[in-house]
Amino acid sequence: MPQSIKVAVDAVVFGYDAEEGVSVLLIKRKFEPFQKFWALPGGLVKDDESLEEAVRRELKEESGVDVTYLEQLYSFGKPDRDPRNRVVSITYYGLVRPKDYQLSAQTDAEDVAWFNISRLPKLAFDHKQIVETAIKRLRGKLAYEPVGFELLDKKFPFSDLEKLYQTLLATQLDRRNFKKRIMSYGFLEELDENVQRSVGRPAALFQFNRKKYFELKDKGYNFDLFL
Amino acid sequence: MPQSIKVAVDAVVFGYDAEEGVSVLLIKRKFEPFQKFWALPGGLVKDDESLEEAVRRELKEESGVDVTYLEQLYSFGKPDRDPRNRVVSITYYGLVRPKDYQLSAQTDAEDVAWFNISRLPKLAFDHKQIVETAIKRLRGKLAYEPVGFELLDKKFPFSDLEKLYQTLLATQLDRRNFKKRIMSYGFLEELDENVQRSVGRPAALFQFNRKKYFELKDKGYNFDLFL
DNA sequence: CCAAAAGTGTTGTTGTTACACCCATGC
DNA sequence: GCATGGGTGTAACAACAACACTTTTGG
Repeated sequence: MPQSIKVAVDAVVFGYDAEEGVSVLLIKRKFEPFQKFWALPGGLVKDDESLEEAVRRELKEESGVDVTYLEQLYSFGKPDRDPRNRVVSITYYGLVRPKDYQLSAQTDAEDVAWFNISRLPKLAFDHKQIVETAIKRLRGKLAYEPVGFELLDKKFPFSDLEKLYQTLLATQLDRRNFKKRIMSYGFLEELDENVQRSVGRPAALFQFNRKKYFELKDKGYNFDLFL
Repeated sequence: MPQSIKVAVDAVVFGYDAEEGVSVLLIKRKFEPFQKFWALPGGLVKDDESLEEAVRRELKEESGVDVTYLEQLYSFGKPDRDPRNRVVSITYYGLVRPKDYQLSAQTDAEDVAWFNISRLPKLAFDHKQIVETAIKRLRGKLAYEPVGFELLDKKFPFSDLEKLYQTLLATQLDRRNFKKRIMSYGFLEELDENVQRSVGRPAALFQFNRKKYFELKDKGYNFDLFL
């Protein structure tokens, strides 16, 4: 008896916003099973595309999002995770700035939206588990790599980075110690520009220096951001 | 056009031995493609078994090894990784004590053997890449968790643990500092027994206290073994 | 002048590294 | 008695954590 397992990909795309915190991109399913449930963007892999191509295609099709940073997360394959037939899903997670995209639901998606990770709706299939796995991984990654690159604007006040870390790690940080540590790596540069959002003293803007970052990383430098 | 992708699992099983160092379990393929090439144990997933069940079954069938510690590694799915048809492989890695097993080649394996990771033969498919990924992961894991559990005998002299780390991390360790650190976690206990292997002063035996280890781990304790 | 957020150094404590000699055994 | 591997403590240094007041703006 030949094997009859389908191969799918699903994506957990994280977005960050200083006011909203961390959110995940979800689509509302147009068809059964789990019609009208929220679910992760994803779908079956085509015979001639790679796994990563498949995720990017599905993301674009269903939500209109083109993600730059994308990494494989885990593969889920319990025999009964899809009620129709057996589907093994290779999942990926990505990071974007929500403001960079205009969401647009298409193909099997009736709707698309960002959901704060602390206020997720009921999800289709085993997608809750997938999202939880992704959050754990994101936290882990954050601890030894400056994920802010992908989640913050090109130029941002230092307090944005601080808030991002505090939100993701669910902890308080000492502003001075945090800044000292981040600046000591040398991949973050201060600009001669200020910005003021609402009240208070205007803040200096910073930007990541990707070149320096990758130089350090390639040298095997360890960004120990355990805080 | 329906999807026609097969789902396989492959396992990178590591063994450690104080004299031999770190080795990987390989099988010699009985059939085409890559007939008589060495390859990772693995094969197609059956419709009604989970991915992990599939790996364990294939491992047992092809090599006679029953692995206790097993973790998902990565999924490989480039369209051309198998010359016959498209196969997505979900790979796992495991750790065992080679001496615990009597190898026995069966089903599609003509032979089974341990190969030192620095003297690997030419491998079938993209298995070289898979092994490299697994070695990287093992090194990473070693840095924050005491992998010795699975790779050393129940009771072992402290120098075995030291050698294991030095081998895997390819670095020299200061005996006193290493012991201080390991002992400070409290999951390793010294026994009232000595052993003498070849010449030299007899060594005290140690054993892992799994209970204490998992207690600490569950409390979110961080084993920072970066050395 | 008050509220709000940004900015800025120092000190005590803790953890990490470097380092060298004695011990128990077999041959 | 010598070769082999096992066992042990301390001191200098570096890293980290704790901590509070001043500055700039808008209203």
